[in-house]
Amino acid sequence: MANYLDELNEGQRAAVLYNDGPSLVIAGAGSGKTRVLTYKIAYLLDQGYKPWSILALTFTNKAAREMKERIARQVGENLARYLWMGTFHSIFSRILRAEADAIGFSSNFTIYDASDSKSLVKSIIREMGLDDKTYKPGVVQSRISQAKNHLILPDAYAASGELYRADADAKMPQLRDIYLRYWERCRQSDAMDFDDLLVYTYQLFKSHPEICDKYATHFEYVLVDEYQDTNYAQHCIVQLLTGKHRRVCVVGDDAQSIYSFRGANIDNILNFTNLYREARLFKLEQNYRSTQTIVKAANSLIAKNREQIRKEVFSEKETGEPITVFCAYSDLEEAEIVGNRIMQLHSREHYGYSDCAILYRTNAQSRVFEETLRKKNIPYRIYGGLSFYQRKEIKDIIAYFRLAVNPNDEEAFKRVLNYPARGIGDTTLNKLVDAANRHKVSLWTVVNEPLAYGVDINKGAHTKLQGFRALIAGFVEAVPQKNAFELGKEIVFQSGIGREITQDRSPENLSRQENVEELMNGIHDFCATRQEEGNTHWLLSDYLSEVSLLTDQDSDRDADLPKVTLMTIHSAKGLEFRNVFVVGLEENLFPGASAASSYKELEEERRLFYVALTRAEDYCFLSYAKTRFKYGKSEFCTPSRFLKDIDSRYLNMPQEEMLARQIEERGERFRRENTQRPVVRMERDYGYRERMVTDNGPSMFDGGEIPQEPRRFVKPAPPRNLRKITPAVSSSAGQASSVQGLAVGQVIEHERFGIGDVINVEGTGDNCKATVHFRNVGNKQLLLKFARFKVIG
DNA sequence: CATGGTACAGTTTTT
DNA sequence: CTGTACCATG
Repeated sequence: MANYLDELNEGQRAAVLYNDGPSLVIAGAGSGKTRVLTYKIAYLLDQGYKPWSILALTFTNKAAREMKERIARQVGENLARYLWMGTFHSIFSRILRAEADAIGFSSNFTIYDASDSKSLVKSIIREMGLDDKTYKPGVVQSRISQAKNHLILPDAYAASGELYRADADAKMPQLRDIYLRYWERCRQSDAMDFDDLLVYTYQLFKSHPEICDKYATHFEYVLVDEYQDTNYAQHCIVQLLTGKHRRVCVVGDDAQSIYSFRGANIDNILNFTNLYREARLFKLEQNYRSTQTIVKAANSLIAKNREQIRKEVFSEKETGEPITVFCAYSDLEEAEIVGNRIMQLHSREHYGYSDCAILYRTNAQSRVFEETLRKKNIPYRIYGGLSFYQRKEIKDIIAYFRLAVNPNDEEAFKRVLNYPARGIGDTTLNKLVDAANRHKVSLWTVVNEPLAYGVDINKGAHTKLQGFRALIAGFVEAVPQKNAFELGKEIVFQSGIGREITQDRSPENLSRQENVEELMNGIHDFCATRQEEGNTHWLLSDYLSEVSLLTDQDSDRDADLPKVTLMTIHSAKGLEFRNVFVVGLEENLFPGASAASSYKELEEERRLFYVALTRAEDYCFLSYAKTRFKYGKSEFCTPSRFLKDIDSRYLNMPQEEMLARQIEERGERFRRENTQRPVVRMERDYGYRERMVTDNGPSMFDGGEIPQEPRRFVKPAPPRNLRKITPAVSSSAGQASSVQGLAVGQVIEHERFGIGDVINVEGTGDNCKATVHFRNVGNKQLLLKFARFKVIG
């Protein structure tokens, strides 16, 4: 039966087989952690656990999706689809929506993203008449977030002398008042921020033992990935869920804990065995990813940290080349060297571009590399930066969606009250906010009966306000009646946003149109997919509850095209590349200026460097520059102290003597060639960074020809030509595929999912469902009645 | 109430 | 050098 167990080494197998009690798996970098998790779940299923009784928590949607796919390949989609697998936030929001009544929320509550909560904090600071130079919204927000991560609610916060003293020392004695107000405002708005999803889950379980019991009983086995990144709240919830049956397995690597600045608590993993005394500890120490040199170099680095679980990661791969360190005269030359080296790897050693990654500490560093790679005609892809969902036009539309689903959503309300301009300015808004605060109700409540709440406004403002009210009320009513796509389209046009961005043909507007179409395509896909799967949750509310927890990382378009990857080290965690360039190894950059002061932060930076090194399979290169442009002017830099933390046996350092001369020469050359800064100015990129448009499908803004010269090294547009914007849910099954007798083994081409193999068919007639494994997107269930595809083999 | 000017600050960020 | 935030003006 379980022949997959043969594919595991001894340690991995032991971790998979032990299921009688709590276990902690310390998984060194590249040691097959995901493999253990997936096989463990497969094994549990073999042992008779029902899929819905297994809960697996991850930190990213991507990780959850990938794991689910791997399990599906192992045990079949029919079992895998019932697993509870997802991020803490998505699983808990699901539970919270189901149990919303118990904590005084509606099941359609909004999820505030970081910028929503920041803006709410900001308005509260203003309303309280505090100075936002002293009370910096960002700082206040992070204090509140920290409190929540430690499950300290406003009452407890206010009662704590310790916290009060700390705040007073930071000249923010009123922080506790801000916290309380923030808390109440969220409740009035029927909204939760990311931290609240954890806090309220904890509160729900704590104050309703019977509900806690229900879930604790339901989840017979709980697994947690990346345990080193959990915060206190998450840790406590896991405890509540597993306290009784104690079948819990947490997997992580303390050496890769790099998110403590966001509340991740490394002690959770260090103390796990204290909390679960009978827990068994498994260590995975064989690295299957990197050469021996890279692994040893990384070990020698991390050994400089004091706080850690000792382990000896080893590799049995070839010795490999030493890690080469480049010293560049300037940041420009650094990019030049890296670019040349990538070209060499490509032409001389036949590595694909996608085998190379450039990793940096801060996003700001990406610019020079971008310019250089473009000049050299090397295709690249940048991750990070502002995400699709944070673009203004997208946020605006989503704000309308949010209001339609939850009109009490204050942040959404404020965002669109006067966008597009309808002559309702700050004066009116302030009066509304004032009244709402006085009566402790939402803005929406006030707008519905301005007079009853004593809003003192003139007739003109009143009329405009009622116009807005009616607009939103119409959307609210339509939510349960239309599918997300239809209503979404309606909202875009009726709100006036459609007109707003089709008004003129400025490049900004064209790019906005593209983005909006992208969004609408996404909603269309959402509806169509649900329809094909026979899932009737295709309302706007369903869409929103899914999309508010999505990030850009999740839309992995054209990941298949060969491009050099540029990203921060943080976002590289969990990934691997044949060749890795870690750049900008300079003091005050890596480690960053503020990290140098405390040893805890310095150790975290060192772990970050460890993560960077261990991403590499074959070659790892490090580089630093002697000068760097920062805030407009050139600054001198010294090499990072981390370079000395790596055992020099594994390094290929630039020769010091040579160095002086080379620097001289190169410096000369560079001064000559680049008397002025960037020769080629990047044309401003208004669009989504990775989206390279050549698609000329019909536009929802009938505007027609959108001039699109194919941009540099662009992908030749994915096979989207099939797509049309048509109502996703059609009343009849009319245009669905005519295929009746679809059989296992056939190959089909689906309109959106591409090519896939039919691996199962069940049901007959209208209820006939097929499971198809698509080569690009994994397994999908298709309701044949609706699915659009053709049989190709 | 919208627009354009100046002033100012500037890590990392799975959700 | 950026992007954003706030204030003065039409």
